[in-house]
Amino acid sequence: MSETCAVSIDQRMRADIAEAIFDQRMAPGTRLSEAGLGEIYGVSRTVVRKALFHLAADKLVDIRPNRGAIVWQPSPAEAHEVFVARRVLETSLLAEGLARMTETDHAALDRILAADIAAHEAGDRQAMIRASGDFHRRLAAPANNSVLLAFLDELIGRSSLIIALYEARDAAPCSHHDHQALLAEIATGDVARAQAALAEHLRDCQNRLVLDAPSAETPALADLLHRPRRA
Amino acid sequence: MSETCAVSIDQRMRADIAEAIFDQRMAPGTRLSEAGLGEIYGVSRTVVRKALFHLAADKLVDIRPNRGAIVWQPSPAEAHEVFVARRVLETSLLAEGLARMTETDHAALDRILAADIAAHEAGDRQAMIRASGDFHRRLAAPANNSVLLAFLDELIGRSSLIIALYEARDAAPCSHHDHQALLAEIATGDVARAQAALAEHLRDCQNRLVLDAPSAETPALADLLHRPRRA
DNA sequence: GAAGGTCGAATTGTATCCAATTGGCCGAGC
DNA sequence: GCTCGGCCAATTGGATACAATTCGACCTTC
Repeated sequence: MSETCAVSIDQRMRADIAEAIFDQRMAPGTRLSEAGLGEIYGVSRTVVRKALFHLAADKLVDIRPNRGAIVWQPSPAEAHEVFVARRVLETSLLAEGLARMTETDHAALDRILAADIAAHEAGDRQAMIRASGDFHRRLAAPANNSVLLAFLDELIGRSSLIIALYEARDAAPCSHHDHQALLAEIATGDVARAQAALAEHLRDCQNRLVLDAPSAETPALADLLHRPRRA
Repeated sequence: MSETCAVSIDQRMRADIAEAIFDQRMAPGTRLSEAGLGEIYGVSRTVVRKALFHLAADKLVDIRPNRGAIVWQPSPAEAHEVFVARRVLETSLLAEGLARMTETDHAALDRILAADIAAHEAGDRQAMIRASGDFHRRLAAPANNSVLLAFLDELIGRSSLIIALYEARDAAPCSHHDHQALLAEIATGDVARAQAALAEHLRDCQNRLVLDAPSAETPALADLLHRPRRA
């Protein structure tokens, strides 16, 4: 009843939490107590747990047995791996899909780019992150493989979290200039050059991260691990 | 506390069900009733649901709202996509990892190959599927990216299900001769040739599937959907 | 004063209970 | 004879109740 749209309440919770994470309202490490969330949404812990479990499957939250769920805190090493994974996956998808691109694809990419630019001008960080994600998703769509696309989707979500954690607050999550240049390369139809441009863009995104700032405990741990046995 | 090993009961359930699927004891489409499984394992539906939800995240079971969980029935199109995804992912991982391979890696691959051959000789289908999965997993390990490795892991699981569904019962899931030849190519260190051999091997696996047998209901369903009812 | 242990509040894990949905069965009506 | 309609068993979805675990605070002890 209550005709709460077509989406179930747990889907709404998942979307809300994900959005809050991407928008930096929820910092990594934030505790997500079952009772608290249930209170907010007016549902029992059962459905909260379902939502949290789903978010955990997407690697956006970390469920620690008997110790509750927190927003995922990727280590610098994990952040690195995610971006390497994106480079590998996206360049492959681009190679698969480039030849198959139609006018519709180009138009869609142009449209997303325009939205990206608009978000930049408006300084709307959340819209920028969303537009950037959409751009990369759309770029991979012509490869026409929903399995790989789902993987990319997960990686984009994790990237958003990583960017929210490690990137300077005022920096742009993804340069739309890069996207623009990339579209130019794509228009030429040269696979190798387009791949190179995409890889370079992702490397830039990665390099913009500051992997030493985060919180208080990770650096200390890393220090210990980097110290070879000689104390 | 029942010292039930270190693994929780729901992990055991997941492993059992996955094994049963891969070993063709549970055919795709088999209903997995919550009460039934809870009875078998002596736990409440709560933990059964957790296990089923996890299996659904791995795409091994399909949870249909209000209608229960069944073993995933990939359509021919989905099966195709999974194998394309594997080709893309594994060749990329091989390119990333080939230069980094050590003696330990080669030894591990040889060991798995030996187990694979032994399983073939013994006619142990389950061991063959497991050995084949291990081989591909180990092949990807040197790339040293746990994110992509996790994706591959999921794809291997789904492949096992697909093979169980679509492959002739007496056929081998993966030719160990291919694996052997692939190792030879890898030993030369030629990335392009190793990639080609791997891609060819995966294409062979895919071609061995018979994608027309289990077509009892899908076409009929599609027909119905195209016809507005009540004329 | 510091270290260690114990107790207690808070939170998660599991079981059980009730409501809602599904799908089939049977009977009424055309 | 066939179809449409409403009941009924079975199963899932969600809420609540209870048990188990964690973590912090306080107290004791050296």
